[in-house]
Amino acid sequence: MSEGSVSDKTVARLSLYRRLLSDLLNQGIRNVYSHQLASAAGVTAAQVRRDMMAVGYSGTPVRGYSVPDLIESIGNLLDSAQAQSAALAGLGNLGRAITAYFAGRRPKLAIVAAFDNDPYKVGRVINEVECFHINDLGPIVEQRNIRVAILTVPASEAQQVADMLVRAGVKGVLNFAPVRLRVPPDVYVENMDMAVCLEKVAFFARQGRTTAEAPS
Amino acid sequence: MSEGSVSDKTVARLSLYRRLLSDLLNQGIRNVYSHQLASAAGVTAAQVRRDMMAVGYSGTPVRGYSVPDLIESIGNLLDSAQAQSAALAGLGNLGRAITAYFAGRRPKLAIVAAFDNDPYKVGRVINEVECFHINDLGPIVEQRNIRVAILTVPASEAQQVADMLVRAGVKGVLNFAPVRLRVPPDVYVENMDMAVCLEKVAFFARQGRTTAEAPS
DNA sequence: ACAACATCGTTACAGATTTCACAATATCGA
DNA sequence: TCGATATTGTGAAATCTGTAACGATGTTGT
Repeated sequence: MSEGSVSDKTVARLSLYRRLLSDLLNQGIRNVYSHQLASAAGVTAAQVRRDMMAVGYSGTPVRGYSVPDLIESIGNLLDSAQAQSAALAGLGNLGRAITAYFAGRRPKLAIVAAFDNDPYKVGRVINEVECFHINDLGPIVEQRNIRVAILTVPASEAQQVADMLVRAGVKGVLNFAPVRLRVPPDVYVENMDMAVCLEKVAFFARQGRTTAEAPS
Repeated sequence: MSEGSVSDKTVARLSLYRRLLSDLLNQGIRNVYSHQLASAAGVTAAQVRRDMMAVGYSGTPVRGYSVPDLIESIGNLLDSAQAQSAALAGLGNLGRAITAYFAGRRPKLAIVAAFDNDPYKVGRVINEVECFHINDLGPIVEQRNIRVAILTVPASEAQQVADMLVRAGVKGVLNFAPVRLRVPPDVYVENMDMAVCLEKVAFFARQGRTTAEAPS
């Protein structure tokens, strides 16, 4: 809580740190140094310590950070107090891959409803997610107070579905369609643009540009 | 060609501009102003003009940029002279979604081979892409001079497959596995981390942070 | 008890990226 | 032909982001 101004990049790195810390915890490791976490995340130790300032968690010299405590502190910043629910629109291959990906992962942020226009999918449960007809999107999203959505519909329908989501109260969209969505200024959109990313990779592979970069 | 130092972000935006310009061309529009392209891309006009400096293409006052000429100029920078080929490892839902996504899109950068360990898929052609067994990855990637790869295997196998790709000469990887790959410094890795991105969206949706941001 | 040491938190710095502002200029209409 | 005008290209300022450096501090071994 508190800080209203945590940067984009910092939030992304914190999310990554948390996942890495969970892995460490599963291995029974209960303490970690900034340089270890940094090396696992592909950033510098100074970066990790700087990010910790945003979290407000302090480690101790010599002993480093307590893994479980740090996981909890990052959770206090990243997670909402009550669980957040997400909707997914578009159950093609990509949509199904994503529901499988997130099934049972984070209880605080789960996909609870999926929408498609294929009547064959409606009424089924795919990867633990109920599937509804896209026409029922508005009422269901409103009823369940869903504020986060994942958009995996074809490009030609993306704007239209985004409009439905926004009208139903969604405030954040993870957009996989290769389209720039027009949304009101209070809606946050994150574009996962595979075509752009692949061209980036191809370009830098050719150039021999070294090293990768921050998450997202 | 020429410029060895075009930034990450600029390359991503140029790729986006090119796609938007192609859409404009399909609509029969042959001239565009920086502020129009900017608004379509979700950036400022100054940003567009600055990116054009990297491309080396000049528009003309009053008339703006010629859409076809600009597409060609961006292509001169982003595309390699000869076509580049890409490989895809992991034909689960995500892998199939991606092959469908790129099928027949950019002749200069096509997925020409896919790999999986499921014998049922081997020998088939999925979305115009030949499918091979993962054990044959090395020889085939080498033979076909493939330098770009898309990694859509489960997290537990990602590092191992990445090692195979690198050993076969791959210099750029688009990684969808929620794992930080260890690769030699001359290999470029771009991470598409869905879990991180979704948490980012959930966080900023809650915060009411305004506006979206650059591609990738 | 205490000295040696490796690590943390933080401030100051450096570099990268974006925005601003304005001179230069090509086109259009009279 | 020539003035009016909207746009471009680019140097300079501002902002954002990451890095380095260093005093403070908790732990360990003697």
